[in-house]
Amino acid sequence: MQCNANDIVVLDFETTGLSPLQGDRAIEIGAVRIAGGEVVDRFQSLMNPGFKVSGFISNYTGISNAMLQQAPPCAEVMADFADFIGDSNLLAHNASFDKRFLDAELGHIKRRYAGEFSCSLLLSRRLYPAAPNHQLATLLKYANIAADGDFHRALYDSEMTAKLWLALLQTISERSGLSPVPFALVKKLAKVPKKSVPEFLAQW
DNA sequence: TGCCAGGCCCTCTTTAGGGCCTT
Repeated sequence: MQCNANDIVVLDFETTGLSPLQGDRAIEIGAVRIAGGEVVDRFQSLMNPGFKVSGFISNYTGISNAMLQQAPPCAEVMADFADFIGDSNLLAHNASFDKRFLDAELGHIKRRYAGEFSCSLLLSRRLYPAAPNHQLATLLKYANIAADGDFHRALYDSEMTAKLWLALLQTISERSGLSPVPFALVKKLAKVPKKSVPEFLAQW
């Protein structure tokens, strides 16, 4: 198990909707592996969920039914993705959403993962409390991170989440004096009451 | 065809409700 927060796999799903328990499936996975604070590997694939996606989803993601018809099935893509993530720790923006789909899709093919999730949304609420909101695009602007690609595509969103993550880790380093930042710290920080964050970082 | 969830977090709270965030 890796112990530093800058050795992590950042992932993002595009899906047919919000809930795998309601029958929604993944239609694209994108991920980047960060090691030593740099992106060292990437994974991206569309996947065919076996049914047509709604007009809303096509408009939201730019992923059409024609594109998905030519894509490999979810089972094939997710097996490759399970190999990609290995036992790495994992990160997503609003991780509870992506974790639900990762659990569901890997459950379909009886695969598991050993890593623990961290969440850039929970950390940004604690480290950037003055941001206008905590949507990914807004946080990138707030942190002065250039973003000129297509949001709501899995690889681009995972790349941007990785950049946001590194900025958040830099903020933690500046406020705590720690570098690299321990993974255990970010796990606990995500649950610290907002008003207790300065004290938490000073005392770690 | 149309519709759907759930965890976090705040407060006019905890015997609850509603906004935010993800697709």
